Amino acid sequence: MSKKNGDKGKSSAAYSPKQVEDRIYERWLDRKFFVGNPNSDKPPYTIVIPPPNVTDVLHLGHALNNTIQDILVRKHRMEGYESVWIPGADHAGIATQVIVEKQLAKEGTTRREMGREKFLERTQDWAQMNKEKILNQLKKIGCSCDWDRTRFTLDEGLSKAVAEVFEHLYRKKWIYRGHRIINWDPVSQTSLSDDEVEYKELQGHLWYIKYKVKGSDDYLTVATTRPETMLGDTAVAVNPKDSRFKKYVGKTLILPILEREIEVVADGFVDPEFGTGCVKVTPAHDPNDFEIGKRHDLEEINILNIDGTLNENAGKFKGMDRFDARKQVVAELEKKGLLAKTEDYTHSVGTCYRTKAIIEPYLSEQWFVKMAEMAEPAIEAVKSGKIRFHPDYWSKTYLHWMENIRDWCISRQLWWGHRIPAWYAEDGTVFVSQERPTAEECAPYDPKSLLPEEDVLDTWFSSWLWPFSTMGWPEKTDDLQRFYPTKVLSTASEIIFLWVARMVMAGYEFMNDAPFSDVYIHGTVRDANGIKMSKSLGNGIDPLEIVDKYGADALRMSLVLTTPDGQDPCIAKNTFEIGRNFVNKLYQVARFLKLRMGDRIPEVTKVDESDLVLFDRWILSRLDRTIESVDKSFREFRLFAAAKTLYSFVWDDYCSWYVELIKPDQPDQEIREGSLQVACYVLSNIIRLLHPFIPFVTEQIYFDLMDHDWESDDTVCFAAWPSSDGHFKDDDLEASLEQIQAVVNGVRSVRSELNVPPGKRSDLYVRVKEPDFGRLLEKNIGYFRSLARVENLHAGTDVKKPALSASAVISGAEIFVPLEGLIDVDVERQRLEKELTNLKGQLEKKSKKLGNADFLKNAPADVVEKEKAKREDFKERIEKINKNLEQLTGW
RNA sequence: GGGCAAUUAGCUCAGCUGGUUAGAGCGUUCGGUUCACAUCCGAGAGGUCACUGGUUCGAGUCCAGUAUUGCCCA
Repeated sequence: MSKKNGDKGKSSAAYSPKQVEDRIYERWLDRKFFVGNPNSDKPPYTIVIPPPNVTDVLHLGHALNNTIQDILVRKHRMEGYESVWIPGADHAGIATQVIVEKQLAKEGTTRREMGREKFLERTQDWAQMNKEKILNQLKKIGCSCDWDRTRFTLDEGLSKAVAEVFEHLYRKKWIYRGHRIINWDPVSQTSLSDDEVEYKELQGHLWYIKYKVKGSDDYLTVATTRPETMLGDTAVAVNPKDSRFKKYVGKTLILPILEREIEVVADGFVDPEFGTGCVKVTPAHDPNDFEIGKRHDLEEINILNIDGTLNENAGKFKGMDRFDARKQVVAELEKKGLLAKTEDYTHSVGTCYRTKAIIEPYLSEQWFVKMAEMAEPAIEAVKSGKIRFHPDYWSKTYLHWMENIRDWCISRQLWWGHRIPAWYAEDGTVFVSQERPTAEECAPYDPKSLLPEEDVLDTWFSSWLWPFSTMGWPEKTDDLQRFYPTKVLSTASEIIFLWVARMVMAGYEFMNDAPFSDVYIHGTVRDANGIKMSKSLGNGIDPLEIVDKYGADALRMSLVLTTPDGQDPCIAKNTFEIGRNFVNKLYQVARFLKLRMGDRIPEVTKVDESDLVLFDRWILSRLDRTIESVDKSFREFRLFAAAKTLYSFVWDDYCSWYVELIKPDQPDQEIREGSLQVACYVLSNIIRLLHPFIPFVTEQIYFDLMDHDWESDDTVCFAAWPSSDGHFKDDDLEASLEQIQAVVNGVRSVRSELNVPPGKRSDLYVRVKEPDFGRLLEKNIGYFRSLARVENLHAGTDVKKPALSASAVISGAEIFVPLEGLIDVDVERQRLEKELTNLKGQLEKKSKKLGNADFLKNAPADVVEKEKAKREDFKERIEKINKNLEQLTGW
């Protein structure tokens, strides 16, 4: 066998992902392996990507999310499905607009100065650039997306879908316009839906303000966390049953500072126990107050401008920022002696999930979607099990939200997004239409006089259509016919409401079917200290840096191996070594086989059973079991478990035992032909089982070390997923092997603890209980001789303990290693005594258990038998160790 | 305040329908130039399975309560 020169150094032996990954990915693209064919005979398997937000480059969370999808898609592709994974990005209305506006501010201009059209052009360019960047990142981590089907939420087709849906729901009267309290973000200057508001616990104060009763010296005291809103108060409310305040109901109060007259009203909403029992009512700036205001026909006074400064209704505070105004109002109240007291107070404050600005409840005219009816089939889908969450407990969160659903505010005061297809006549009459209405449609108004709606739609109003709008809906396309519904949606829990829940509703409303059958919810990526990774904290890790340093396979395998199902992975700096080491291990064992073959590793698809030894059958049995276990894990969406199973099968069973066992005792000897074919067969299975997890190295081994032609259309991407008929599964055989392993481990342990030089071989005496086991050892000594560093083996029921030998007792056998001159009596005694104590403890437990009459009476017979056998085993072993200890004293 | 989850070795976690000598990876200690791999090999140390009760012949595993932590909703 000839070896190429120049790669003998240690470092060159290591697998180097950098040199191969790009090349492999390009070949995949060239051959269009990932492009779905709607006319294929294969059953479809579709996933749509949760479109990443264009403002963000990918972080580790995305890497995890997309690795999961890729694993599922690749596995099914190998199983013979027409796998289609539709990639894309969403336009992220608020976030994108805010970023571009910041850029403009730096340049000394604004979007209004620029004008709508130019601003959109500019934003489009920026978004386009980022989108490319993101999609390239997905390629870098090996995602097998169907790039021909890449979509963007603002694409023409998807925009058409949005308009169509808007019209449809408007006609159904499920979209309406309303004058409501909404969440206002003064930074991005738009409304938000309830689900886009994040609540944060903040340290604040509770200010107690005295309101004078007109024509009396009495005061009513109210408590508030937002004192500046008192400028918009139009009443004070008390509970009608509260005897303390009954006499004030209907009376007039003098609003401090502004000296406006307001009324005391009785309303059941007020909790007499909370605060002072009196509540200030600001209908224009608090959702509860708004309701109270409606009930009592109160005036609604808006005191805020859209940028969060106070308007003319705030008197002398006009023009001041809301937080400055707060300080000034408090100071003035104090000066006037109308501030009863101030308390420290922790309360939760709404913030925008994109800009992080503090949200103001704000009264305005917005578009809403009525949700109750649409929720019904979505609830049923999960209750009936048509849609399953993994882990299942998320279905409770989903159902709770769905069953308490509120109407969805969908209009946004932005420019970047889908413009609402509505037109207004001068008197406010609304026409919903994608194009400017014709004279006929808007009679008696003049079409030219109609003004288009300025606002755009919530980004999620396009995302919720993603599972079918990406396939061309509302057109009746082949893709839609073939690939809808999708199979799995993979995401983190944060967007169950924002996205998952709404997609289900849209699926039923517009496609009459659930958009997917399984929702895989994975954890949120945290750092080594368990802190959520985020840009602002600077504790994030850039996946591309990891790819650069360790390779994409290492990134993927490490992520899966550190992400327990449904739990948050904690990622430390060295986390990615796990994957890198594993990938290298796999490559090395393949390289070993290649070296031994002298040529490329043949693709062995069937094992010739005429030439198998014990260990061959054993690894085949382990392989069967592994395939079964991996399949089960996939069925249960337990990728972590599947990855762990494969990890230990490859490293422990295959590399550490099987390959070591079949290695000949002497380097110049050949490996048995039969074992070699099994080794190749198992490797071929391993390559396929691991391909979804680590696609690059498996493909690299396939072409570089195995017998496949890179120039052909061959690929592991379409290699058959291994299946197991259980043919090789053999419990007895595995048990026998475990016994042999116990002997090897026993010898290793003895040698190590007695500091026998590793290079020194010694004889091995094994006194067995069953003659069969002795024969098994004798027969197979050739295989495990070097693992246990054995010179000559003596095994049998009547083997005598040689003088000056160390001993170990295992179940069913005693092991003696003669060590003249090497054995330290004290060390040996300590070893044996330690083991003795251990066994005595075990024995005591068993004896106690078997001494219990109830146990003997109630436990199943086989359990009792098993326990008895164990007790006997412990007894025997203790006896033997005792004997060995006695013999020691003679030395 | 309501809901959901978690609590097993120094760290991150397995442990499926109750019967194991409670496992793995990382870290740690000791020993290794064994012909694929030091991104490696071998051996060791390390756990009253958060607490309290209950069910049971038997509980890390099932039930109830308590505590702590995290997430979601109000």
